[in-house]
Amino acid sequence: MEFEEAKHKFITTWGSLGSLWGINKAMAQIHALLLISPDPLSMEDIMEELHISRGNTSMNLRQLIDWGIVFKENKIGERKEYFTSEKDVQELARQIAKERSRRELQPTIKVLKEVSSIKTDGSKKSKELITQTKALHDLASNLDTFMNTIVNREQNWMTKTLLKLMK
Amino acid sequence: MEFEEAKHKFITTWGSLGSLWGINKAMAQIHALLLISPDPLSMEDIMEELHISRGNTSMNLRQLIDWGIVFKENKIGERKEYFTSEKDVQELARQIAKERSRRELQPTIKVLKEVSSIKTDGSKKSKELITQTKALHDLASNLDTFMNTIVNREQNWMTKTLLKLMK
DNA sequence: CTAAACTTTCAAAAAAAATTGAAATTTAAT
DNA sequence: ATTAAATTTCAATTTTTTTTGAAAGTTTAG
Repeated sequence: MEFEEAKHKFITTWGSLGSLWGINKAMAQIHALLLISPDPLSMEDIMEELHISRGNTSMNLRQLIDWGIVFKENKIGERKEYFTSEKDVQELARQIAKERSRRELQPTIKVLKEVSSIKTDGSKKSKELITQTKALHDLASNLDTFMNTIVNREQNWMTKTLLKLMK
Repeated sequence: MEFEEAKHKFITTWGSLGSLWGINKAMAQIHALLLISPDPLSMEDIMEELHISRGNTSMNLRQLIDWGIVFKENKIGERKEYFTSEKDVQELARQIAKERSRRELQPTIKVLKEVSSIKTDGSKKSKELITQTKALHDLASNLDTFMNTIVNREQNWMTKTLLKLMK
């Protein structure tokens, strides 16, 4: 496999992985492209490389910036904006963990808390609802705390810990 | 909040969480419903409760069974099939971790391996591609091993470990 | 201030995914 | 072997999501 083919394969794989995770294809592909670009890219560059429209590029770049994994850059003497991605994959993983906790896990935990806190009417059904949502609440809370722990530790802690656990 | 409202809230929350994770709404809602039902439900029960069609119910039940988190049950003297979900949330989490590893992580790791193994033509671009995909490969491999470790440990190991890590 | 370069917005179009429902198939009882 | 109950399949439809592209908006240079 030579360079162009490998690049294409990486971008499309990352793109379809993205859609499996609730991130749209264009967003994932833009991210993949920036991740392997040694230099910052302009909107034009991205549109051309991925064959997507200006509007699409603009919107998805904004989302990537919101996620905290893509950054704007300005070249001196140039009006155009350039974009780079977070290149350190550890930092990337932390950032994604942090955002997913905030956007998904925490709201879910809140609902589980509410639902599991109803008072039972004594029926089998309501007992089961309470038991199960309480168990999910505990699991989700543990996971969330775990993810936040990872996020706030120093660089490399994650890899070291994972490796230790796997022995 | 009383029972019916809580139940509804739980089912719809679980449903939209599902779609955020690449699992369709109906599938996630069926799972939620079974998770809190003290007794097995028939296809009719599910259709009625969630207002979805027979075909939809049938297809999504099959997928849940493929994931290993819903089971068929037969009541003696009855022709109809009944369904239950895995009730132990720890076991549920393991099963989901196992399937996601198999369906998503492992194929991705394979591609990352291929892509990061091309030989460089010496250009900055190809060096960057190799560096970054290799780093992702390592990260994904660690994560995969970690998930498989969890899956193969005894009951409760996961919670204990997570708690220990968070101290 | 004006014009050119560039970016954002958003209604409309296209594409993708989920859902329906009825026909086909399977299953099991008589 | 026939029938009836139940389940599965899948083409057609509906719904949701993504993408486009042109108009509106912004920014900077002269």
